[in-house]
Amino acid sequence: MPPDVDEASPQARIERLRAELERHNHAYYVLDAPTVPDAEYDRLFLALQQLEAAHPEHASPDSPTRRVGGAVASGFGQVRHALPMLSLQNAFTDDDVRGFDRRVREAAAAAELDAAALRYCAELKFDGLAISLRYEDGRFVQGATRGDGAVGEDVTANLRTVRAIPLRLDGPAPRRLEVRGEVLMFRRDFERMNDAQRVRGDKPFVNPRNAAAGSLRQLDPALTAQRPLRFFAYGLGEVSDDVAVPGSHAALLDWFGALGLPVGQHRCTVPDVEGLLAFYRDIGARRATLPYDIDGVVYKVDQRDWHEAIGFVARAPRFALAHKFPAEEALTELLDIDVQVGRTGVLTPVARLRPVFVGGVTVTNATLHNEDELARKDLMIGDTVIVRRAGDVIPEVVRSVPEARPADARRFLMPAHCPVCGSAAMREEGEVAWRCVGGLYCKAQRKQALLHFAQRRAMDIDGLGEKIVEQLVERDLVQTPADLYRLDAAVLSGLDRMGDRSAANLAAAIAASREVALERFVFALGIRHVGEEVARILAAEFGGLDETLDADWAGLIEAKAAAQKHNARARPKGEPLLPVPLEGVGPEIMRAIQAFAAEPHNREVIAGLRAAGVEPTRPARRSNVGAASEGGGTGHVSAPSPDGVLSGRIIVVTGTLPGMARDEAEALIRKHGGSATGSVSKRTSFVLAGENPGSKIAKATELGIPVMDLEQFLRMIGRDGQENS
DNA sequence: CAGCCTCGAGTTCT
DNA sequence: CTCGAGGCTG
Repeated sequence: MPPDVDEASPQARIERLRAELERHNHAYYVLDAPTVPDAEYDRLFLALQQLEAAHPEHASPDSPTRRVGGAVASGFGQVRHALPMLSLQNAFTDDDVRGFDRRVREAAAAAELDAAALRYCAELKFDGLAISLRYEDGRFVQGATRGDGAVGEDVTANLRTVRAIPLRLDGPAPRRLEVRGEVLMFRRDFERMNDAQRVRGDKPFVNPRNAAAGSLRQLDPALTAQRPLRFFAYGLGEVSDDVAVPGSHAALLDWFGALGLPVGQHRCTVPDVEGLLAFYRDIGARRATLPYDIDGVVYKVDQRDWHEAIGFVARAPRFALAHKFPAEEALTELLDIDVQVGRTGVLTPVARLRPVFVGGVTVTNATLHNEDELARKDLMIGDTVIVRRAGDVIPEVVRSVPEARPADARRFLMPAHCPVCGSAAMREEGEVAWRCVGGLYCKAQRKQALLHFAQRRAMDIDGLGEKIVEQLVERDLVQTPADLYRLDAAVLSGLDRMGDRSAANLAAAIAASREVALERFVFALGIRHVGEEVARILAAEFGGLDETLDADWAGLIEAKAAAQKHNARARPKGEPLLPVPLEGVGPEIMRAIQAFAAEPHNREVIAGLRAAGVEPTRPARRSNVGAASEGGGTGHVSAPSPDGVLSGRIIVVTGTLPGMARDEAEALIRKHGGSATGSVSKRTSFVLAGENPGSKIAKATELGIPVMDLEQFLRMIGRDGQENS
């Protein structure tokens, strides 16, 4: 008998060790019930590693040892999701949820489904990162982040190291299966990891969510392997039809569990909206006792075969809803109130807070808007205040806690003088804002004016940011926008944090901005009340800079008032309506332009810009009646291209459009004769929604205004992602 | 004059 | 995103 006869072959021992380690993984990460001490696990792991090293012919990509990470990726490839990863509609109030229930029932009834049989499955909304996992013949082959919903990043190598993700599925698995779920970190694991980070002198992460996101995006999978990531499955992507998939969402989750995928334990199936709200309240009360962070709960119509019929609103399914918990609030101390000076000289009080962790980030500043707001909130320096992250991002001081007010709390008074230049501060009758009267003498205003001039939607000078402007103004290198064009790379490279390369780039960007469309230039001037829209109206009306500034503004103000008065009163029949000049531009705005044009300093700046070679180009399409507008040039209202598909339509863009900037979309709307506005109202024709749309979707649904996604929109204007129409 | 509808301006943190 | 304020309508 050969000596190794009762000892299994290396291959068999490798297989046995792999199976045993996976079993322990499963027990620990999926069932949350460890079966062996950590030391024992490590011993088995080491044994397997040694065996595999000695017998490389038995290596396998789905061995547990591979979870420590393979080759370093040079970047992440892109993965197009076979089915898009959708975002959910958000709800914050009980009424939002009732509205959701009503719409679901209406849609179900419209699809001739028995609405009485409707059931909902409610589960947790994990606060982590959405990912998609592809399994082929039960083996994990690819994992990707959500990305923009259509295309994500390939993080397969990193996900292989996540032990809660089975590399092989149990039982009969479909040939192809895409599982959607969330990668996250448990709070206790997060704390432990952060302690270790601190010991090593590395920067700790701010919260479990950021830690999970950062870990998943490590280029070196070996680093990811050291991070205690978890995973929960909650949804289905593409699946081949060789295995029957359960017909209800609850059963789908059970099936995932049977395949060895971790699923959330807190869930229930209920028949009506009251059941959903009860679940929400129950979970809300137990939120702090859960081992991980959640930001709400999710409701889905349990009948999966109804989903298609109930349909979608834009990119969001109508059969599912994310019911979020209210913004987290925290107490902190109001250390001081500073005053910032804006471009127009407005003095804005800003709260300096004792750094406080709220809603996932550390908040140190918050705007207090204005004097009245301060008074309403009854704030005193030294007060304990309640801070909230409103609308998901912007921190807000909700109110003070007067009973905790210390004896030495100080009341804050708006300063009588500008904190930057010392000029007088004034509050105009009927306005809330205090303003520094220093104008461009004030360095703060000068800096802001330059930043405004350079911004993307104005002159689009890339690289001229806050840090650079700060230095240019402080060193008196630049007084007015015209001075920018006298800078050269040699001067620029003398600035802090400015190498030769960036200096050359900036110089080139400044030079390139000499050619600019008239409306951008008018906007860049920063005339009070003249934003992008008004600048566009002026450019279309006057066609040139001189025509705009030299127009007879006093006459226009009068003419407009007279025309409006004439048109408003009952006219004898037959008497025609008088044309109203400059629709959307009233007396206040006209006076502001008049004042700007009359100021010699402004004329000098413009002359300087021209001398430097800045010459705004006239609007390209200024209809073919050009010769008709001589002199003052009134009466001609720029008509949207009448043949445009969107002619006469008012469109609101919200959310992040996949693969298109918001500006681009708005330009596209205008190009096709529509107008793009910022708020949803009765007059809105439709809402173009992208990912993570805000409150505007809710408003649109409430008003019964159609919502469409980018694809539908592009099809509408006859551009299926291709150039030209 | 009141009640919309828009636009302009300011703002936080990663 | 939100608020303030200008423009327009009834």
